Amino acid sequence: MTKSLRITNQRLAIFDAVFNHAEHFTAEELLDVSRRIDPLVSRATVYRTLPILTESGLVKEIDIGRDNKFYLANKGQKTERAQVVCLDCEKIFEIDAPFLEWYGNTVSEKLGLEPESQRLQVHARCLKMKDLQTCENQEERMV
Amino acid sequence: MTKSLRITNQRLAIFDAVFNHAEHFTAEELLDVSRRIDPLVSRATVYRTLPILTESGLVKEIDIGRDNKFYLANKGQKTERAQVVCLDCEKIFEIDAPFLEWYGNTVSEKLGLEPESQRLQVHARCLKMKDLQTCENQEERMV
DNA sequence: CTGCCTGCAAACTCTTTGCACGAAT
DNA sequence: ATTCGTGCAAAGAGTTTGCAGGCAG
Repeated sequence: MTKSLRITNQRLAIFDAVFNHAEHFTAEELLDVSRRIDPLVSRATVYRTLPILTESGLVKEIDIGRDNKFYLANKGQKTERAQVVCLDCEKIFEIDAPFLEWYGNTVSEKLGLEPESQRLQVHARCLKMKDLQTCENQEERMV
Repeated sequence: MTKSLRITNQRLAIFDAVFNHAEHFTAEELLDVSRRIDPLVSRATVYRTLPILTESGLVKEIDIGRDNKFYLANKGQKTERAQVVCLDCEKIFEIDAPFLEWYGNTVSEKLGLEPESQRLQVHARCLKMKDLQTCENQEERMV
């Protein structure tokens, strides 16, 4: 018996918000953007919808060690990706990391474990930010 | 002008708890262990001491995407390390990752960023756990 | 004696959940 | 009709903080 997922205006608004968004976003930011599409979207619905989206693979959950989680629409990018997090402008860059899965397999198997996912993150400083107190990435954050 | 750090019984208890512990631990677990050494240690003091320890490099903060952060005493291991997190027994393994810093440098510089730290994590399944409903790592967690 | 450190409890942030209502199939 | 979805507000977990008192230097 298949569990049916209903198509509601709220969910459509959330889907739209997710896939028309180029950057990483938090649950709260997603709520804001969804509400611009349909003001009836509630915080609870966003939080209840995000697990559906991540479990179905439509959205990737990204934890960079902040308090809140970030999410990113999965638009068919390569699966082996790393994040570079700028400590100054807070921007998250996604980059290809070709050897990531191979590495995980190699190391985990030594321990007798079956690898399931790999995560690679680099925290870095923005030189421009340091010199000029600003950088071009800073304003790209979702409002 | 140097800010002086005072040596108190609470801090000594927390230091002892940290460095006599082989595994990763959470703030709450550290509180428990510290209280066995000195029952007067309070939760607030643990939470206020942890940043001091991490900023001075005595303790490494490890975020594996759980709700709570983990910590690990820095006993002079190599700095290039990765974590393998078992999704079944919850154990965290620390492994050497020789190329980690090189990787971070290469990639971040392409973006015009100055790398500061690298983090590599592999989430994996324990085959033993799957078959036997238990595994030898399970009981090693700090009580 | 002075300033740092402490415990307590309240506050805070992000997220989850119980409930009764409402809508989709 | 039945099941699933929703909003609201309260609850929850983990962590931080204001305050008054206490102790180290």
